[in-house]
Amino acid sequence: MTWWPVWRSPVPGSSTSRCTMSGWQAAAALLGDTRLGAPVAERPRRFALDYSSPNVAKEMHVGHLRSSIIGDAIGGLLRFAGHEVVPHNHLGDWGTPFGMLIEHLIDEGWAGARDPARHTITDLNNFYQAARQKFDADEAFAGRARRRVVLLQGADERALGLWHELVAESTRHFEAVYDLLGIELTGEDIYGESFYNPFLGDAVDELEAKGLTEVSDGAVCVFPPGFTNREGDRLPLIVRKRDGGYGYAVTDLATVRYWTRERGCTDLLYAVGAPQAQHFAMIFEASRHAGWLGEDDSAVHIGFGSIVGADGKTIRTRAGGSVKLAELLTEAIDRAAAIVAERTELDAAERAEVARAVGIGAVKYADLRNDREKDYVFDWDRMLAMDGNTAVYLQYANARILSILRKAGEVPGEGTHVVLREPTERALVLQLLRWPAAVRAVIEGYAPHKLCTYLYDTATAFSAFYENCPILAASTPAEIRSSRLVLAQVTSNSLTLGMSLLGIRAPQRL
RNA sequence: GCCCUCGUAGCUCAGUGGAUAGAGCACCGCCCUCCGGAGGCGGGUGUCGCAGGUUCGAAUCCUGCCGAGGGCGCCA
Repeated sequence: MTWWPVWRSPVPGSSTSRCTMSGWQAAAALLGDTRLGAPVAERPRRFALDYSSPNVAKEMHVGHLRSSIIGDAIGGLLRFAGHEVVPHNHLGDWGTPFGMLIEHLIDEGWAGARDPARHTITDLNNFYQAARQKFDADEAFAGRARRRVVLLQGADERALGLWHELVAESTRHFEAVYDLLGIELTGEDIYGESFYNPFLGDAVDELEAKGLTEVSDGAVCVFPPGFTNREGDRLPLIVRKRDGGYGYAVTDLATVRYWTRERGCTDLLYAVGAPQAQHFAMIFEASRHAGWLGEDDSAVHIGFGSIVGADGKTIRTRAGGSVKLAELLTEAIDRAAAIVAERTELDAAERAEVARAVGIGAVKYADLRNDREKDYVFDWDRMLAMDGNTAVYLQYANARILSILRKAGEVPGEGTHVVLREPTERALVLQLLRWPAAVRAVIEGYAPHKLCTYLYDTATAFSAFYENCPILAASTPAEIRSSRLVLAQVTSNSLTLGMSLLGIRAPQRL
């Protein structure tokens, strides 16, 4: 591995002479390395990764898009780095909303009406909104709903039966959306709020035994130090409400306890929107005090901003409702299909598959290319543009490279001598050698957008090379030709691997 | 009221202490008989929200202010 020190060099450009000397070896070695020089973690850790987390009895909407995309990408990156990742989908399948839904169901006289056709997710979506309005407007109903939650949490048979129907129907819907979106979550990854129900009592007991709780206004609370409200009073995590029900805070505390203690995870990640930053800071602080997060454990809230429209406000349908995820993804694929049809060498059958890769890739890349902490502007034309920093650009660039390799009629071999004569050849190789550093930075900051920047820079570097260095031209000597084919192959490998780590497919042809 | 995040070119965004602050899009001119145009070159882009401070050096760190969004006890 004589080229090791080259790509380990921390200052790009400072090792030009060394690079010139060993550059051909470096490039040739990349050809046979499926990791493109990136090391495997010396001390692998076990990550519990909370992402997506839709709500039962509601259709998935744009609000779940970022968590699903970002969480999936980070999971892929961590696995690539050699870590173990246990994804868990924290379904909103428990708590006050279900008291409300079940109570409304009973009010409407639907309880016990076992007609599966009736309980489609669309119906439940509307049903949820009706129940919500009643809950907000009718004090008596709200009270009954809260009591119904307690019954549900106490395993009341009638309540549980209705609840199971809601969960089963919802899960089918989630899996259909995940399949469309192409993310790795399955039914096995579901650890909804209800899953932690059996642990809540123990968690509260443990907090009390450690003297971390106080009773305030009838509620059992934990007051992690350093958090205050508008009056300067300490902020509570309510673990048991005045009515005896458990607060949502204790569920999050129980997840920390479960994943570190029962599953031996060393790192807890939560891909959840930025507004919950303070909540998680409090949960983590309290968990440290409770001893559920040890010295060597980490817990990180991977926060992200909102998806906004051109007006800077959260995107909504014309009617003012939230945009359904299934409809948004279908539109992405339709738009991609129209773009692919303009310039393609594929038949109709192949196009459908490519349209999916392009459409879904566009949505994912648009989300991942910006610093996740910030809001980003959702714009169909921009995310599906053939020029600029988009998924289609990378996919097309890759398809073109593969086209050249097919046309070449020869497969670059590992022992091929790589000649770096032209400045653009050297620049491309330097860029390819930066892969390990790029991956490291992406993982350290849980910052997928840095990988997007890297991939775009790689495509740009190839473009400059391609412009100045003919590969298949008759005037290109055989030795130079095979050398340049190596660079083309490694570039394609890099783009393909990078996109796959982001959850984006790289079709062979467009 | 307190706290958090954000404010960089006309637009979308990189850049979080080191050189004249960078891309893409959009605009203008020129060039390329090009492996599937993912084109190339030039033009100009900037009070890095404002004002102080720390530093040899600040878009980056600190303080205050302005603006946008969000959070602040029984919703998750």
